[in-house]
Amino acid sequence: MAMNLAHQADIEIISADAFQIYKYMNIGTATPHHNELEAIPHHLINTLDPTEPYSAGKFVSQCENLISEIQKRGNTPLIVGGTAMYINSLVSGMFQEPEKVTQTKADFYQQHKHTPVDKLYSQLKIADSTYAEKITHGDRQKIIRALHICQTTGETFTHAQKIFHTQPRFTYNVVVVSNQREVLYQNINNRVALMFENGWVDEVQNLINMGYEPSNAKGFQAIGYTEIFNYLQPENTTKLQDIIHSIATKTRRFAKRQLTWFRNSNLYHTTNSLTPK
RNA sequence: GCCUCGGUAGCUCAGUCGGUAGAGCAGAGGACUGAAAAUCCUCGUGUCGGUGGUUCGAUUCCGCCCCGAGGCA
Repeated sequence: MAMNLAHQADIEIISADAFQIYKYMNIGTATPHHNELEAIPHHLINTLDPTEPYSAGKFVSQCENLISEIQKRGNTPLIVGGTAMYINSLVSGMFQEPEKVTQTKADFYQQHKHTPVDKLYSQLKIADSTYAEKITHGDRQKIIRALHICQTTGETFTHAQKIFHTQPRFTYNVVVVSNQREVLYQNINNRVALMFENGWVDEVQNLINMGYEPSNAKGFQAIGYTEIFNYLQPENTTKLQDIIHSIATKTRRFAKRQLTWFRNSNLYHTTNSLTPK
């Protein structure tokens, strides 16, 4: 759809995708084909090494810079992708993380890697009861982040979100292209099967040969890569067919989460079919 | 044709010493402020294969029938 639009106007595409940003991961992330990348200017695709961290904050600052450059060239930026949090942060603005938070993050997370969640959650209830109620008690990832913000800023996370919130630099017209649930799921099943036909296993083997693995490369958080990595280990006993099914299931669940996000946000114009089934 | 074992939620199965049933998976709904393709929360009614019988009451016991797997002829 974006390519069709791009052929009709002076458009440059910016990817709002958390994993197409990585090099060497094309098949499993459904990165556009190189013919497409050559035909129309694309940004934020295949630019990072799989070991490098990436985040909503980085996306927003890079994306905003790109938008203004593209506009200077007299072109129209078209931002395409399904990482809802990135789009949300871009369109609504986001919590501008203080420098000292960024610097101490890795240590803090490492330090609490094995602390029981319920203990962390109790601490959060004391540090920021509002946020503690907003999230769920087992959500280790969000709990640790909130605790870290509270500790380093001296503010509650709830309050910090308000005082460090940045406004978006541009205004956007956001469209969700959706499909009927059954059609969507069928498309996902077909797409996953096609990825395997196109050599996804070889792609992962190639990553392994280059020294990348789940423990050192963030790119392995993309659905399927860790499953295939495990499949390629000598001690593996799972059949490929089961791996394919499991990846399709994870992808369907991800798509369902996207729908939940879009459905309950007021940022989007929708084409159809976002209503609960 | 005879014998044995099965037929319970979309799937795989548990269970009811007779008082209309519950797990896992799949699925559904929700949350989300720098890991987000991440992370997390909630949700289980189905002619218990069909049909007669026994019983106050049958998915559970008995008869017959249908379907599946295996065995014997």
